[in-house]
Amino acid sequence: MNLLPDLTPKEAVQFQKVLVEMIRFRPLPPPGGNLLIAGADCSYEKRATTGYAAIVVCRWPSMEIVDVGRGTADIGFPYVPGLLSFREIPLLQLAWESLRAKPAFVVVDGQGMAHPRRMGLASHAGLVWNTPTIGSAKSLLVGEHRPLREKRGSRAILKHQGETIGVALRTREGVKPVYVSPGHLADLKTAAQWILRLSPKYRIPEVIRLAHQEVNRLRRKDLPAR
DNA sequence: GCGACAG
DNA sequence: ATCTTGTCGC
Repeated sequence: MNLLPDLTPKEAVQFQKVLVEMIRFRPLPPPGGNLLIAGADCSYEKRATTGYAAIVVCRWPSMEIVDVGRGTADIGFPYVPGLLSFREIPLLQLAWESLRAKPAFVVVDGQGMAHPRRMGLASHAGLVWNTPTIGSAKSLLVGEHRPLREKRGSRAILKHQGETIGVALRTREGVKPVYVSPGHLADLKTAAQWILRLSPKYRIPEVIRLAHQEVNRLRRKDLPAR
């Protein structure tokens, strides 16, 4: 079936309720050496109609960049909180198709199940790619959590309507936490473990930082270098 | 009706 | 997400 049909915002909400039934949770691969992991991110220009996406594939644990997929297209959907996937997946899909090396899992800049209908960008992307995904967001869409300790590695369960939907994770001492939630073919425990080990120095997971740099490099047209 | 609201 | 300079702190 078509996992990303052209829909109006109202239809998209209903469609998410169908998609969420297809989500499966399971442990991510263990950190044992030599697997490929990726980060995905999008970027736009002030008030232009064009969007950009980049997916960076790295070898773990060396973090050497193995491949970079890029995509550019006209924006076909507005930004509506809760419907981000309909705006960004078309861009990310182009980047995904241009990859030669497919990763064991992808860290997506946004929510996974920490979403009003448990169908955030990472969840939807995981279904489209039939690949494990982790949602790593810089701010909250829904849910509440207790305060965190200042130390790196501190965490607090994220709950929404009585359900555990993710975790607020402090990846760097004294800095705002990131919000981690399972996408598709992942689970909360292993997702949080991976995000912490992928953020040894900065708040944002390294693969996301790399994707962020690459997508902005693409948008500014200064591709080469790396 | 009011406030919240990933990127 | 984007715009935007300097500046405080390790």
